[in-house]
Amino acid sequence: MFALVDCNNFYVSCERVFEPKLKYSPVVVLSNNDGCIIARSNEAKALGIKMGEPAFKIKHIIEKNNITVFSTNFALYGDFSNRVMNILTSLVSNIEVYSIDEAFLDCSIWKEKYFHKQAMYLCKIIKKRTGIPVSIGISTTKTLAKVANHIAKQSSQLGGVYILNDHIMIEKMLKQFPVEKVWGIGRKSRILLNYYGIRTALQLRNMDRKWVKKHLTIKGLQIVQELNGEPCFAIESIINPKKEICTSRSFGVMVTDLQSLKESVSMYATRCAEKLRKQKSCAGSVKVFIHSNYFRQDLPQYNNCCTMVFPVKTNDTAEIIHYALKGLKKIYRPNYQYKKAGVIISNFVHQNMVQYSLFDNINREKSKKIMYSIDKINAAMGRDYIRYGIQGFNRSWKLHQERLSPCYTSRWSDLLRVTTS
DNA sequence: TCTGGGGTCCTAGGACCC
DNA sequence: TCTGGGGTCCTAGGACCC
Repeated sequence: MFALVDCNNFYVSCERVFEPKLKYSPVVVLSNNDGCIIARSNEAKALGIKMGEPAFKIKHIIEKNNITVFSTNFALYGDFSNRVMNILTSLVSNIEVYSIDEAFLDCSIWKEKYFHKQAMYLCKIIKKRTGIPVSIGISTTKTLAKVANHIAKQSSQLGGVYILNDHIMIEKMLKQFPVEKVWGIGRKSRILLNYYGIRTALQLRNMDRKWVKKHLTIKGLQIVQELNGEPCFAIESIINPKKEICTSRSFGVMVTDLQSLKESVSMYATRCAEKLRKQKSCAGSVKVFIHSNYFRQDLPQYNNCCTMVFPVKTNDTAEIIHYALKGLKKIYRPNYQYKKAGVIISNFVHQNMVQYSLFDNINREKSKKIMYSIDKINAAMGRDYIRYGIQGFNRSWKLHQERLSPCYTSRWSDLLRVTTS
């Protein structure tokens, strides 16, 4: 049996912990650059605000309904996520942290008659210790646990928990469940399935498996099997190292000059290198990309990318910046208004498994020591306390964050003060 | 005026081998 | 006139997730 624990409207719930007066009022959280809606409270959903909608397009709805708007505050959400996951880890032996706000639990060791009680207890304790409301769905496969979780969220009478383990109930629920809400069925698959008259999860479950494999690949077949109660996906409790790391941002303003692009690309390369060292890997190549604003079809468009291969796999910030900038120089064209740039590193090996080169003239031992020192100093003093000059100090291109809440739980100066009179 | 960011997996097709 | 067969590896791009 699998349980899926999912935090309700997670980012909004994090903001509400420190603004309890917003508990019953509409709240949304925006993406980076204050661009799109990425989280909505139930009240905001009820007002018809869609996920991913550009904020400027619904400005009138926001103003009319007095909706509270927050810029994204990942320091806060990341910290709350850790708190929730730590509670689950302390209470359940086999857990897979699936995303920032979701975890799968192996609950096969629970006695079936206690499923409901155990799940209710988890909801209660997480709410009590963090202030975050969660929903739990339980079933025989991960895909069905996802369905159960959706059901748990839909009805407030369920108290946040729904167990789907009876054949008749499974059939009944899948019949009401739109096929596009099934885990792994996205936009394209929905269009295809709808074309063939398949609209519910039950119809998908009963499809001919050869047909599914042909049209929806092995992934689709696994979904069908999981809907039939045949587990294809296990709990993956070991955190695998990442296979690629990407840092990219849209600019707050349009950027034309090479210097600003250099600064931003260097900064993204620095972030990538930090994450890379954290997982003790070295990368084999770096890809840099830039593009103009494709929403502005009135302006000339340009987008391009370039991959540079390192002579020896590395996690040295300076070296990664060097090759990223080399790539940038190759693809940069003047007279375009750039909206976004990014850096992706890939082809990782463990840092102790790097194949050196006879013709390498970089002192790798020295570089390792420098990186170690920089990471240590920045961890103690704050990000970019030590930085490369090319990253710049001006950052005219940086993103908009006009409605950022304080980092209540991760910055000393932002701690709440309580006074008594 | 204004439109996010970071991942994984799968497949088709090209390049190459004998 | 007539142009094979079987395999591996790599990569770009698509689809999907949160």
